[in-house]
Amino acid sequence: MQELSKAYNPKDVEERWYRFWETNGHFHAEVRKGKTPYTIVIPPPNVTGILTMGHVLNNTIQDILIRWKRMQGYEACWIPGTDHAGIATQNVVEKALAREGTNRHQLGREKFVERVWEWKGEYGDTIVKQLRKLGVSCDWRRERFTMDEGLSDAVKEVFVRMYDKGLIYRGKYIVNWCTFHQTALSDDEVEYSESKGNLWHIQYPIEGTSEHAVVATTRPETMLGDTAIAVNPRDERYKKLVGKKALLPLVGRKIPIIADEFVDMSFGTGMVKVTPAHDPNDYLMGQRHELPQINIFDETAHLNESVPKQYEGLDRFECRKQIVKDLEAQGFLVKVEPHVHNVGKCYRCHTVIEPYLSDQWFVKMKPLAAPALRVVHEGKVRFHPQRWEKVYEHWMTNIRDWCISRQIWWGHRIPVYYGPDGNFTAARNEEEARTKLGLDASTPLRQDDDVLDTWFSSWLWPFSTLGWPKDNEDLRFFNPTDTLVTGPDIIFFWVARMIMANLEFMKSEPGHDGKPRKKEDDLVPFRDVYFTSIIRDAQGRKMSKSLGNSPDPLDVINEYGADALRFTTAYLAPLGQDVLFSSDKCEIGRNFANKLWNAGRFLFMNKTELMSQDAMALDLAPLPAEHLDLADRWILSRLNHAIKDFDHALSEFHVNEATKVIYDFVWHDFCDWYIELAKTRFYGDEQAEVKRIVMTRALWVFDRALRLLHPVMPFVTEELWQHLTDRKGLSLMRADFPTVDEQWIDGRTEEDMAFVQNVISAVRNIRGENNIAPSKEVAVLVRSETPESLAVFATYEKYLKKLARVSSMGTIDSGVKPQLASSAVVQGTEIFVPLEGLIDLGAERARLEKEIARLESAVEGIRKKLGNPQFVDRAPQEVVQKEREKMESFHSNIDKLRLNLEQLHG
RNA sequence: GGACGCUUAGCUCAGCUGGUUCAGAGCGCCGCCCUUACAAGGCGGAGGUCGUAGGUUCGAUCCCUACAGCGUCCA
Repeated sequence: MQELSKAYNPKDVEERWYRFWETNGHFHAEVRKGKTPYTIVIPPPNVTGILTMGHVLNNTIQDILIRWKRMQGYEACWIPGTDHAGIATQNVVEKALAREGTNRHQLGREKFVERVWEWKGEYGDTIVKQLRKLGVSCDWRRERFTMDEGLSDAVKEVFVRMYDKGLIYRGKYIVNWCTFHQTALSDDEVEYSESKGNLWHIQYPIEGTSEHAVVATTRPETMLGDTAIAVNPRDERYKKLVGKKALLPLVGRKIPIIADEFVDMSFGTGMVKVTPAHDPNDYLMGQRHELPQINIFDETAHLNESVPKQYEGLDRFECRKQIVKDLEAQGFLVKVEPHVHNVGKCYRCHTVIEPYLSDQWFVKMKPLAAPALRVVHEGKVRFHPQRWEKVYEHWMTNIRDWCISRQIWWGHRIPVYYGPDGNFTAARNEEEARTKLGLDASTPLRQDDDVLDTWFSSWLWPFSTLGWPKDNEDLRFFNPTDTLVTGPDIIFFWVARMIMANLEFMKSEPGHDGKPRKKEDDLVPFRDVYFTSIIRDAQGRKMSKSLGNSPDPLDVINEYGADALRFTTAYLAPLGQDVLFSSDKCEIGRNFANKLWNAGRFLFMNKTELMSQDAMALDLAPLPAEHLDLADRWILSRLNHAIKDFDHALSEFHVNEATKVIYDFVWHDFCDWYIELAKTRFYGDEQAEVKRIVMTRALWVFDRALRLLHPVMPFVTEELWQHLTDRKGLSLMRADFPTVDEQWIDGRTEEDMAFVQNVISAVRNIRGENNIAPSKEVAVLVRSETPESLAVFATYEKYLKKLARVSSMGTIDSGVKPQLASSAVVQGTEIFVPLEGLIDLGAERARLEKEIARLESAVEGIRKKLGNPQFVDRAPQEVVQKEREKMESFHSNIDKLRLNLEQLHG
């Protein structure tokens, strides 16, 4: 066994232990009938992705939970994987093609998809490799990809079943069209942002009158597709115009003036143009009034042949300019006013979305939403923080059908087959399609060109990763999973849909006991959802690529270590609040790892000193319970408090709190006090055998601390744990997690210890305020009416001597006045530090006066309370009693301090 | 326009569903120390009428209402 370095160096240990864990199968989970499963499915990162701080937060939390449960004896299974990210991935490969001077159309569909697979093979595991650096204990043998064969089978199965059930249909609808990707997007894939534009007021002549209809629009170019003008039926101004016809400027088409409730009388002039093919609201209005739909754009938003020749072929924005110019020239433009409105943009490329009329595939959401809403209401799926339930509820009750077709090539191709007659059906394969369509084997079939929205595979993730649609033991054992850790930004994209899918498709699957799942408790995909906070930079801005304000986690790991990054992230992440992160904050974690390291180093060094070589291989079980002194009993009490608090905090998903519990225990209880106190025994005159027992106990406590901390800081804890004694090939990650042993939690012990600590602090305070060099020892005299506190002094004199650097201790009787001594009162006991020649009288007086003032203000507060008859009457008796005791004790302290202040004249 | 969240020390934040000297931690700051685990450290110290105005209560940082500022989501 070698010496530990003076400072902890994460680079030396991280890779070594990660390999050890993985090669020994410690990450792997299996169906073990006697054990309770605890399962997490990873939110699959995009296969194109690289590790961000968001991933760090998310995966650190998952790893803390999974390691904790694994050590607690659960069959802990964390299923990793990646998402094929249709649009994003296609983008990456198309860019590469562009650099080669070609494009996907030249390549052809089949070749293009091959290229994407090649790309995936080469670069697709980047993020997965990066995750390993963070120390995550995923079961890599179970890694999945949403385009895997098995997962593709799940997608097909789901599509066909839903189609047959009437839950999937094809329809012409206004969709969100990205003109760059030339594909439809779901409502959620559109991001809205405020944009400065204009409101153009255009006048349309009204047939048979000299009047004009004036409409206001933000998109004048769409007038080429207008098929009506609409007013509100209650609008008195325009009642007489309804039923008349207007003449569309520049085009010459006659369009009707209609009345529709939808029209907002207060917007613009109260008259609106209606363009059914290019606006979702106009589309609905058009349906109500059976208006024609004139599509004026092609797929790239260039004007098509439905418009007058001079506009054909123009881009939509060029066309806008031209139209405005022409309207103005011909006197149709009434006015232009600046206008701020929300513009939808593609969440991938930020191209302005065009509402576009096209054939698309949709999922009927209403039937799926109802049960999914219920399980959340009934607490079968619990959200943390709970408030996200409201957001979920709002979305679920206003749910719209889900557009699932995408006009790209990378993804699950829609399993719909068309016969020569145009009939079509959904099928798992061509053979099935022919059967369903009643066609013979020789009839050619055409498969739908579109692919499915990427989320159509990820909503199946909690069961598709477990082998569904095949019934198997894994699926029965690990689904429902337990906890999902994800961001609230994908509550609709993903969380809600997974709940729907699991409820719908697990109905027909056997559960744990092999019997069909009946209760909704067994049909949910997970029981708890932890919504992570958003990581922001130090200025509170969202981390983004374009701002360049997102630190590369790998750089951070390099500089501070993975444990430091994990610890800091967990420590800074309160449930439900944003995290303001900058990499220098990782000093918290790095310093803590170093503190822990040095505590281990101290124990290790002294162990070597105290123990013969053959005793080095310690048996740390059970806890050595002989020769316990106050410090021992106290640290055991604190340890069990820490275990209890940690457990409680983490059960409630208060990760930051759980982290703080261990931090405080290790640093402030164990290092600041216990180790310092234990030194009095290691270096004192106790028997060698007693020293060995005390040492073993200190190691035992440290061993428990390492276990507690391991889920948060796996590397440094494993390294130290292996150093403490020969573990015979075992790993800390498979060791038992500490459990509370109530017998050690002892209030009396903590009170006694608090007294000792307060006395030590009082002496230190006197030393500090009087500028006494740490190297200089002082004498202490105590005076007390209670024999108990004097007894404590006698017993723990050595503590005081060591921790407050006291040379000698003595007691004095009341009535004796120590001269030129600095003094303090701790719980009724007076402490005097004779400081002949050293005392700064002014400073000392100020010290005492300050303390007196502090107590007096406390007394004043209590006096008010106790003087209020209603307080004495209505407050609980223990509270009143406590106040009285405080009052008495403060008074007595004040008296003593006053006396000492008076005597301070030398 | 609607929903939700936040506002506590110079900075970043805890405070777990009103009463333990409750007003805390880390960083930063000031003073003293390289005391044989740790200067990435030790000891001591200064700093806040808990956003504003009301209300409930014997008692409010905590519960309620309004307002202001900031933020997120939805329309």
